[in-house]
Order: sequence, then structure tokens, then C-alpha cells
Amino acid sequence: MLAFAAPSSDIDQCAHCALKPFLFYAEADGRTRTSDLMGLRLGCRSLPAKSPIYREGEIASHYYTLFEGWAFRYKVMPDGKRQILSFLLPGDSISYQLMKADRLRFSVQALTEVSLCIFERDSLRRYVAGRPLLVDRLDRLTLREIAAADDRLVDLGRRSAHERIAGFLLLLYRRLRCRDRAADGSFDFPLRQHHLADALGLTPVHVSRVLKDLKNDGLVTIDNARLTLHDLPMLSKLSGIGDADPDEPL
Amino acid sequence: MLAFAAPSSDIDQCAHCALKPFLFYAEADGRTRTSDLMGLRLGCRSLPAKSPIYREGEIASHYYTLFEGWAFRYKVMPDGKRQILSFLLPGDSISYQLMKADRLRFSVQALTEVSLCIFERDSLRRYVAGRPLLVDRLDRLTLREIAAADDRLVDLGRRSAHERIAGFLLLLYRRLRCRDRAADGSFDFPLRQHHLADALGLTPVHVSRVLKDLKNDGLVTIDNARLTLHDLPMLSKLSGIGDADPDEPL
DNA sequence: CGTCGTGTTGAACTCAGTCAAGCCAGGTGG
DNA sequence: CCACCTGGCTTGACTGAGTTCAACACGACG
Repeated sequence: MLAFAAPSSDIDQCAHCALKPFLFYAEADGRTRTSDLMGLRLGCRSLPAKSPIYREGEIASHYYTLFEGWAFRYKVMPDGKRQILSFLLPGDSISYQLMKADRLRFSVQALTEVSLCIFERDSLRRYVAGRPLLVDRLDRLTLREIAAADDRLVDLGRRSAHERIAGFLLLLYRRLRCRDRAADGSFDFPLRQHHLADALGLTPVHVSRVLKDLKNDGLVTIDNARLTLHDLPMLSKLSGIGDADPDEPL
Repeated sequence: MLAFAAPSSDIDQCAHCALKPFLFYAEADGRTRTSDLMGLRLGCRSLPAKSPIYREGEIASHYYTLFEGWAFRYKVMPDGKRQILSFLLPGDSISYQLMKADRLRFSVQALTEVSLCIFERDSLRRYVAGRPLLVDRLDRLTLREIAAADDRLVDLGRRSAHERIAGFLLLLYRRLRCRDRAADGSFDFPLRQHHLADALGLTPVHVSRVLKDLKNDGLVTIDNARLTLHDLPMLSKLSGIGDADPDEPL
């Protein structure tokens, strides 16, 4: 669906890409070098915020990795209501499912300005298929995707708005910290409240109110697009989220 | 976790097992015969309703397939609240994830009396790994598992109780029909209302009320554990569920 | 015959949604 | 420089879907 830049002159920049611990950027095994993978890279592409990256049901002949910026996976109902399935952070693939399926059952949109690494899907598949360590890793990543979905189900089914929001912010923080994009409970926060609402099954108005409560309780502050969590243990208790499943590179 | 019956004398009954179209019961390719797989079968085990089949976090050295009866996957929160993630019908595996992971992040419990086919997990893994067609099939089944989870997220996040219940019953009917366990909108219905509640993020009381509405509208009847859907198109409209993703054997 | 599990019903309550107004910051265009 | 708009956030008043609590009915079962 996207046109993409010609193989960019900046391939060498991949050599010190901070995202290497994620997905197949890792060394596949002793004999593979980064450059082998880079040969498959079609290029890099920047898109402004709100750009559609993938639209539900389309054939995806490319495989996208989010190199910089945030995006989200979502579905829209016939009546226009939207449910955000997950947020994608730097280092995430649009979906590992693309390694197995030709089309996806959800859409993806850029949330901030983003940079995507683009691969030709079939050659990437072949590349991975020949490397058992990567296959293995891909499987574990897929399992994590499923586990995350199950966790969200518990969230939406059985938690109050306060618990959902507190837990969401907490998990977001943990994910960002693994990417060195958060520290001391603080990180850049590009989400609008309606994103939270669509992800957590709430209305924007109610998100605003709950957030106010959390601020009043001194648990959270937000100023100019930077969010700070002041009491992680308290948030953990309040949200009912344990210490399980860190989002480490794997 | 379960003790299992000694290799049962009824292995030959597998030959005409109605579930063969599901999972690896299918012929893997020309040269494989059912008996090859049956050699891996440790046996069959019956459990009464409500038996625990798997408990979250345990190492699962066996692979279970639900041969007869219903079960469900669920998680419990620290405070005791329960979220049912999905229901398992005859022919379903406890989870395809067991082919990739040693332990699962949810529990499984028998809903009715069940019969399980039990395999030794590692030999089954090896069996499947050597048969590309089965690997492929397993992947597609896993993708479907993910897609189903995403659909449930939309359900819990964005649909009303009436929509959820109508949609749930409709999808249940479709799944059962593929297994020849439902016809003309009618099927045996072993669920208690609290199961619906825990699956759909509602309270039993409210499930009762909504069900009453659906009955009053002539859309549903239930008598002695048999449920009938009288107006599939209407239910489809009411629930916002399209005709997508049938649950065919694959 | 009592008990347990399940479903039903009513009344009170509450969490979250709806509607509507107003605010503020940033951007655009006169 | 100001006027105006736009998108996002906040707030209040009201509504309503879904919950809670409690009582009761009914059947299965020991």
C-alpha cells in the first residue's frame, strides 16, 4: 500500500540501530551478520502523524517495523466505533502475524510521526525460515502477542475505569523503559485522551475525569506531552497489575 | 497434571473419529497414515464437569485435545474475579500455544463431562515439526486464535450487553454447526448464565435480564438445556456480527 | 426434608455515558 | 496584530446501562 523510498543511502546507520535487540535484528546465529539482513531492507519511510499504515484486509506485500514513533492497531465497527487493540512502540513490528499471513484483520495508523523500516515480505520470510533461532524467536514473540491480548480481555471484562487507566499507564511505562525511552517513571506521552478511551473501552469524557482523579491523588502528572508516574507501587496495587511479563527484548 | 489412562484398547475407534478434520488428525500428506499419529496418543481420559484440566503457569508435559464435551480457558484476578477467555468445543485443542510454549498464562476447566485425547507433548511436537503441512496448519490455527481474541476485545470494549450476548450465541452456533453439533439454529447448551457473565464481562443478574429480553423478542428459546436461535439474520443485525470468519475445520 | 446450585425479580444505587457549554493553545488568514 | 477557527481538554447536569443486594422460586440430589 505504501510507496517506499529507494534503498536508502543510510543502510550503514542500521549497524548501530538501537533496536537491534528486537526481532530479527538480533544476530541469528554465529555465521549471520547484520549485513545479510540489511540486504533485504527495501528502505526506510517517514510518515506524518495520523497516516494510515495498513488497512484491514489488504494484501500486505511488505513487512513493516516501527523504527521511530508510535502507532496503533485498531478495528472499526460498521457504526464507526473504534477499538484500539494495541499500541506499537519503537522496535515493534506492525504484527508478527505478517510472517504467516498475507493480510490482517485490523488496521494500523501512525500516532505520531513515524519512521518505518520496510522489508519485502516474502524474502524476509525466507530469510527467517532458514534460521531456526529466528523462527523460535518469532514464535515466542507471537505467543507474547497472544498473552497480551488475553490480558487486555481481563482488563476490559473485569476492571473499572480507574484500574484500567492506572494499569495501562504502568504497562506502557514498563514497555518504554525496556527501550530506554523512559526512566524514573517519566516518558514522552503523545497519546490524546480519545486514544486512551478507544483502547480501554471508555469515553473521552470519562478518561478526562479519571485522569483528573489520578492527578489529584498525586499519582500522575502530565505537562507538555510528558507523563510522570509518581508512585509505581501504588499504581501497581491500584490497577491489580503484578510484576509479571516484562516486555524485555526477549 | 493429570494422570492418564493406559494406552486404551480403543485406538481403532480413532479411525472413524468425527474430529479428524480438526488439527493434526488430518492426513499430513500422502505418505502419512492415521496410525502414525495414533502411536503418539497416550490415551483418552474422561473427567467430570468442573474438573480442572490445566492450571495457569504449570508445566504442561502433555498435549490435550478435547474429544467430547465443553471446556473453557480463563484467568482469575487476585481478588477472585474471573474472566473466561474462550470456550473449547469438541475438536478443539486446549491451546495450540502448547506446541510452542511449555506453560500457559491461563487455566482450563471442564464445563461439562469431557473426554480428552492425551499426547506426549514433545513427541507430538516432533511429529508435527517434521510435517510442513501440519506446521502450516498449526500456524493458521494460531492466527485464528489471535483474530478471535481481537474480536473479543472489540466486543468487550465497544458493544452493549445485548449486542454481546446476541453475538456470542450466534458465533457459538456457527462453531457448533461446523462440528455437526447444531442445525436449524438449535443446539445443546450446557452453559450456566454465570459462564456467559464471566465471558462477556457482565454480572449473572444482568445476563438473566438480557436473556429475558431476547426471549421476549422471540429471538431465543431455551428449554431443558437446548437453545434455539429463531432469527439468525435478526441476531446478526442486532449484534453487529457479519458473516466473516467461519470456524471451518481449515 | 434440607441443601445447594441456578435463575428470576425488584429496588436502590453507581459507574460510566451523553449532551452541551466553555476554555485554552496553536495555527491561519485577514 | 487581531479575528477566527480547530482540536483537545474540562466541567456540569442529566441519563441510563449495568451492578448490588436481597428475597424468592424451582429442581436436583443426598
